[in-house]
Amino acid sequence: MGREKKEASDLRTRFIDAAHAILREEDASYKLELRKIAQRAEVSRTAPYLVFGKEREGGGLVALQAAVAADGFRQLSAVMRKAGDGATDPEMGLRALATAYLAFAAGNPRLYRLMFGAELAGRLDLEGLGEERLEMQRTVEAAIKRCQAAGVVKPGAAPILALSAWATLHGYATLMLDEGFERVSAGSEPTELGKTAAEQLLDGLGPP
Amino acid sequence: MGREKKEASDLRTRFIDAAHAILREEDASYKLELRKIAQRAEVSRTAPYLVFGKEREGGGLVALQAAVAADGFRQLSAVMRKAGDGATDPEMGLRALATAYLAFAAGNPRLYRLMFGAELAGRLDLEGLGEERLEMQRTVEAAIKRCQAAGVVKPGAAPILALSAWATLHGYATLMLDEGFERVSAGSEPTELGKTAAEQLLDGLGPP
DNA sequence: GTGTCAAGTTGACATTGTCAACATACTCGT
DNA sequence: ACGAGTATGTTGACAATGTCAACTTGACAC
Repeated sequence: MGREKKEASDLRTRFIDAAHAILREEDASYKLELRKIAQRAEVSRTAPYLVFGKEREGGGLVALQAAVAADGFRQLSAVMRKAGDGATDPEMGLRALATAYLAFAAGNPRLYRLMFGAELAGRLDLEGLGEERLEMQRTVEAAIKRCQAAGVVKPGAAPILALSAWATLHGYATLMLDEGFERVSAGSEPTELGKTAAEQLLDGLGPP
Repeated sequence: MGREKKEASDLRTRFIDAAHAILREEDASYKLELRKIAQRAEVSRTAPYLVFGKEREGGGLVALQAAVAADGFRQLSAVMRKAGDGATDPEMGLRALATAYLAFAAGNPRLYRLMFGAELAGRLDLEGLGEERLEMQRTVEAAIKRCQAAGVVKPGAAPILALSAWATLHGYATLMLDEGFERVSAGSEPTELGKTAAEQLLDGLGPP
């Protein structure tokens, strides 16, 4: 029956929002399914192909997943930046950033897994995924640089140090998601875990 | 036609070996498929259910994947231990362990992703997966303890420090797998990357 | 009005995980 | 030796899913 009122939002954002909503439902399967997303977006099952192209052209479900993951990195960058900006000095900024990172992973476990999952391995070229991911790294890098300027982080190539910091954070996040908070931080809340990670992070980066 | 000669190896190891073989083929899909595994093991498609049980009882494909992942952790523990034992002093042992970890991830990318993938999230109870994973952590812990005894790693709760070390290694491995060596280590080989990671690791753990 | 294009839907198909029903070989009591 | 029972599979069938070609419908230019 052709067009219906799809109102203000265009299809693309509808799909991404629908996917996010599904990822937020805890009972759902760990898998992101094309048909479920389409249903949630109130369109027919194959509508995503109109937006993301056919699979044989690099589109299809994988492209949709990549778009969702890219949006996830965008969100993550945003919360990190926001947390860092709220801090009074660079060191606290880096701590806040670390906490925000882990809180994001803890608060959006399925999205976080998608962002680093096997489905998107080697597909950093899709839907701006690589760019958004790089942007996130740059956010970390900026915080590191501020700390270097303040003398609380050792000098050296900031991109490399940012990579290290990110690796530590990702490691903690993975552990947390796989085993639960309890076994990772020796007890208590995500905030506590964030502090532990930040401690570890600054221990590794701090000047002698 | 009932039985045929399945020779010395029993079904379970056949399935696991078949899965490993498939994971090693680079052209294959990132997904581990039940039917392909069965075909490779030269049995009918549903044979895995005999070994791993039905899905509604916690078995099925997920259990098979868990068994493969558990075997992966076992292999990883082995190579780490072997690398550590070959070293002359504790610090070199820890370095060798780090290098071995990253080499394993680089050499078995699809297996490594399975070991930490979303399919097995929250299924640490299956097929000894949790135990093998814990055993791997203990391997790291032992190396840390030796370093503490030698005074090259700061004192403190070894399990926590081992967790930190593991987090760093996993972060590096993930980065490496997702983006390729080049962008992670500023050039050259996996061995080089291992050294960088070990450096970072010891910087973070070393005594003041 | 009529032709043209864009946007979206339906039909159809191959693949996959899953399980119940069926078949075949081994084993053991007698 | 032999038949009942059990282990060890295999086929048949089904529902879901990703995918794409063919079809349908609405808007707009001329």
